[in-house]
Amino acid sequence: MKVRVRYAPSPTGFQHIGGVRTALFNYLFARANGGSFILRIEDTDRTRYMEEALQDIYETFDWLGFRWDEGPDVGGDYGPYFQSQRLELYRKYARKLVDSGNAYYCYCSPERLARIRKIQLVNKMAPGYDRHCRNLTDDERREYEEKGVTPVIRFKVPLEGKTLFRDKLLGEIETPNEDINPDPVLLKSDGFPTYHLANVIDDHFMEISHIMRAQEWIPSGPLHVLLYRAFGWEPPEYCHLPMVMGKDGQKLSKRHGATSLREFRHQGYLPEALINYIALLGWSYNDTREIFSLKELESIFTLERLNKAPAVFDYKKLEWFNGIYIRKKKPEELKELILPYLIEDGVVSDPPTGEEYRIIEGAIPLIQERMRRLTDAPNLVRFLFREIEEYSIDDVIPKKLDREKTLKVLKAVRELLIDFDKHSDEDNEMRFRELAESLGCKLGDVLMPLRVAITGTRVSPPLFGSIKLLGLEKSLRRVDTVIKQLETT
RNA sequence: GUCUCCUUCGUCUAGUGGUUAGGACACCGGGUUUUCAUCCCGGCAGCAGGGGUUCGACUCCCCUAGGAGAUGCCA
Repeated sequence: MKVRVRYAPSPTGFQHIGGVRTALFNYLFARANGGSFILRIEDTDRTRYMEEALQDIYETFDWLGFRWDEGPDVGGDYGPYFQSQRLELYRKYARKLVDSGNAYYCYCSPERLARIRKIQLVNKMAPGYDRHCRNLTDDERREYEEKGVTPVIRFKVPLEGKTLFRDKLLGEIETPNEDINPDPVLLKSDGFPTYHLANVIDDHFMEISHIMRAQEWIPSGPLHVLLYRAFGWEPPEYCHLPMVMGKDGQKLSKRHGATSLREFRHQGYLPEALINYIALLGWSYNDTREIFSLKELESIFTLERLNKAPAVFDYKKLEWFNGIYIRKKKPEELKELILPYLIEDGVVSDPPTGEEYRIIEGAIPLIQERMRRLTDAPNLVRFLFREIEEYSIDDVIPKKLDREKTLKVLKAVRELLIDFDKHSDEDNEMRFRELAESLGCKLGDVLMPLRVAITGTRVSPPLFGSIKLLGLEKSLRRVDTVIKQLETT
């Protein structure tokens, strides 16, 4: 059997971790088995539809770097891939179900539905449709029609018996039919199908071989199997993926932090890191290896290594992965990646001047291993482009020194600095080391006041490299500023 | 309420009857280092509980507890 899997998002919001993880597993499964990965847009809820959300689907996966073999934008032999363009199909098959006695017209108003629901809740009964219209007589039906009530079509869930479906991960799941959602709506009064109908029909006609979706869909599994049977079709294979949770064990949501891919992207995360981390949420390769490229995952992914239990999303670990991938970048690539952040922060002009480009390029090797996110860049290099607004004298003075001594150190340091450009880093280190010795203090205590003078903080990129990038003239001026401040305050 | 699924360090996980229960993140300590970071070394910490089955259970079965999801003219 040819493997054909799909990702079927509903364009009602931005692509989030959970959805992308589902998409990734489907994609990897297709690639690992020489199958096809299909994108289908489930835009049947026109009240929640967002044009932006549709664009977001394209942008997100383009950014992540995985493409579908069939979909609304690339075409394919099983289209159209927008459910809103397949309405006739759903209507036709909904009617077929009515004709075959597997579905019926329901004229109940939303108000009545809300009313019975309320009563059920008050009486601690299971909420659900009371099947009021299931056995309407022809006369009753005609009466509703004459009143102009537009009906919905509901599925006739068998009152007895049980339905069994097999899940690749979870095994057999058997459900008594009386526990299945009583007669769910298949076709809404606006003529659009509900998820259940459209999903089953499309998966059938698109010849989907495996349905991989989140475990929140398990309860509708039996219903879908019933639907396939009512149509006389063979259900595909099912595999319900473990869900992604927040720190508190609840379904991951905004209150846990970023959830949409566009947020992560804006916060300076790399697609490689996101993919790598997400792949390991509910799936593993072995007991040691955990760094994988998308390409590698494409060949090693297997359903057998899926985990059943839900996984908690760990922002810290994602950040760790991100640091790894930032360090793997070529300097040239990293430059392009951090540029937007430097511009956004106003650290450099838009577009950057040639001089700014030169400094950025020089700074990359200094900051690359210090970054965990692209957003770290502006803070790390700001001192190279902007004057230090304010010095903290506490920062200038090393713990073991006092103001007097620091002043003395800094003045001596300034003398050495004048010839800084004439020496190699090794020479300079030697010179400062000798100075430290002659002043009776440690190298660190000699360089710290200088570091703060140059960069404005005690934590900075390597000092010598920073001085070179900043230029000797500016460096000396900053040292002078600090010396003056030490003398006057 | 009802139904379903799940349960190994704080978190992600390896483990498929016999292991000192392994790795990673986080955290803590140490080393390298001009700060920080990187890198290296070390440490902390776990089989939810109770019954079985078995010579022997993290591994198999049952129960309990806990967690989650579903219960829509949303997907």
